[in-house]
Amino acid sequence: MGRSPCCCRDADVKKGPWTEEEDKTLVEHIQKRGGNVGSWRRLPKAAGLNRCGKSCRLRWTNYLRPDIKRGNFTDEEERLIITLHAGLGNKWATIATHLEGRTDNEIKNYWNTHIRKKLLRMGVDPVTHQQLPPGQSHHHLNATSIAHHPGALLWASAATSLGSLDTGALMQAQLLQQLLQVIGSNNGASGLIANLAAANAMLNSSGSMVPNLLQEQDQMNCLQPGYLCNTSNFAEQHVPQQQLTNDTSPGTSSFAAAKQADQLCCTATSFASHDVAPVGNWSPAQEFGGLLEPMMELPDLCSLESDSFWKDIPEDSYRL
DNA sequence: AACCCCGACAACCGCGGTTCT
DNA sequence: CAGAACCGCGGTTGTCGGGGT
Repeated sequence: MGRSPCCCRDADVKKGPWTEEEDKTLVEHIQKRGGNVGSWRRLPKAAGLNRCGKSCRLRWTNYLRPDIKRGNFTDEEERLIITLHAGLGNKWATIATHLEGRTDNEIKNYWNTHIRKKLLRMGVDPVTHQQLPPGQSHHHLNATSIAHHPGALLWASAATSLGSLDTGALMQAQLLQQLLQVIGSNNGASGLIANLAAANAMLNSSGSMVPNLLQEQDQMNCLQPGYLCNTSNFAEQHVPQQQLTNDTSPGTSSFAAAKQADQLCCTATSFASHDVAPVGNWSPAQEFGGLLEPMMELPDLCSLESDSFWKDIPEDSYRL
């Protein structure tokens, strides 16, 4: 694989901002050729421009192209960028293909100057879209669980998009997500039972409406969340206490999951009293994480700027 | 009025990948 | 098949304008 010497190294090739005259020359030249540039390398000479081909290409693709949409990004575009970035990372060119009339450079700039900062203010890592560790976070939400786990921001966005949820409902959504991760991280049936009991306790204590949302998602069918949420007092009815205690002893595969389930219960309880304590570190379970992902309907995602969810977060939560 | 700081965005630079010879 | 030529991408820098002091 070779690499050509860059014509931009030529001492007499102009750099810096383009003038109107140069823009006009470039546009006319390309239009004269019916929009077919051919070789960018040869274009400057053919067009009579004292610029390097690369500079011409950039000027055309990022600014002069007739199909470029100018102006501010809409809320919908912003949502789309965030969602795509969560899945694609810094693949600006790929992201740009999903936003008509926007260039990769424009999106990249918008990300770095607007979205990235917003996410940081909310304590969300703009690279991983995960909650920043304490100390690196720019805020101290009392509802720590909102953004304590992988995909938390998107989850919150998705939840908000499904209705006018308050932050409490979003915290419940997060708790449920955690529960799913706990269940998914454990292969033992007895651990699952323990976690189901925990789920029941959690849902009872929070009076969650989240399961109703989940029931509508086809992707969740295999998990049958309705079973979780509609069965009252699951532990008492279905789980022999002895089995729970026997199978969740320290050292067993179920123990860690049971412990996490316990933490969930604690969180759910304190949650009900609006005093949410951070819970432990969770290992994301790919299977259930995958189940949750399809919930996001892109056009409905909330805006970081204008949606009520972000406004609902107490202002002092952002302060350092 | 002058200076400084900062945000926004255009433009540059270097590299990797693909195509051409 | 190797190397040159070229394109496109992503990170970074430069420039400019507005606001604050």
